[in-house]
Amino acid sequence: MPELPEVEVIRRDLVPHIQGRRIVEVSITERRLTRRRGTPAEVAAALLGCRITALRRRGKFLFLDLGQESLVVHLGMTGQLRWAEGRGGVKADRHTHAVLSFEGGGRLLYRDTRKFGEMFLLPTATATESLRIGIEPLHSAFTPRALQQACRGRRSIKTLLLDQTRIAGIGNIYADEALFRAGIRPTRRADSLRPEEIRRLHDAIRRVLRAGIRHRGSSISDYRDACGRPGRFAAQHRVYHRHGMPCRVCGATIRRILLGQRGTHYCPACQH
DNA sequence: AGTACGCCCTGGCCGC
DNA sequence: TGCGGCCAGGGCGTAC
Repeated sequence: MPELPEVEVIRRDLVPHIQGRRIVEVSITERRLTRRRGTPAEVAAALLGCRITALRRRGKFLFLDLGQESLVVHLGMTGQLRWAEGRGGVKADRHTHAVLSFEGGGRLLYRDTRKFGEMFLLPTATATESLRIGIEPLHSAFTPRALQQACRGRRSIKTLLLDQTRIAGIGNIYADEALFRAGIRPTRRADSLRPEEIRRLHDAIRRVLRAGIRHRGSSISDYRDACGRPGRFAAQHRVYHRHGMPCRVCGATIRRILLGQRGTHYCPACQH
């Protein structure tokens, strides 16, 4: 599933191909894709003839700035953005729900089997505020103190890390991996973490997200970069999808529980 | 206000 | 080999 590192890898992949280029043809074939705002026809008409001035990321959202408006893309669970050079190469299949063609050749394909992803237009100036996204964990403003302030409430720390209005971009994989690296059990109440644990978690979040980007993302099932290649970070996972297997640090058996309806993985010996 | 939970969707897997 | 049923999970709407 595309989380902050995966979206950032895709953003970086796409910049050299589409930044500064003009959209000359648009096809949006899935009504669900634009459900948050507008119809496929309206979004397609608005995109036609626009030049992409910048590609930005905020949490798991990708913004294609077009001047006054931005095309906001969220990949949901199984969304993929794929760059196709020229006319040939990558083919649209029954899960390809949008195709943007660019002046001078090249196409951007949006593909999403489970259709949890979204694509819609927002005014550029207020786009990020209107989405109510929490603090950006790789930004300098994300300090241990900022994490401590985000940790108010009685919920489990795992559930809190998944709350996009508190901290942006962390999903199920990086939440479990960060908590392992911090030595904290996912079931712990967020407001029970001691200052030392907050510091460790803050450090672990930043390290694991940066490592995810460096290894070009986690490909458990569907994730691919903009060139169609899987990421390599899953091989570095300590706990995610490793239940029943020995902990790489202590050898104890990794457990899997349900927390807030999400599969949650941890080492019973390393995490307290 | 903060928290909990059902729902959307489809490929893959399990058991018979 | 075939098929019904269940599961994963991000984020939103609704309920408490």
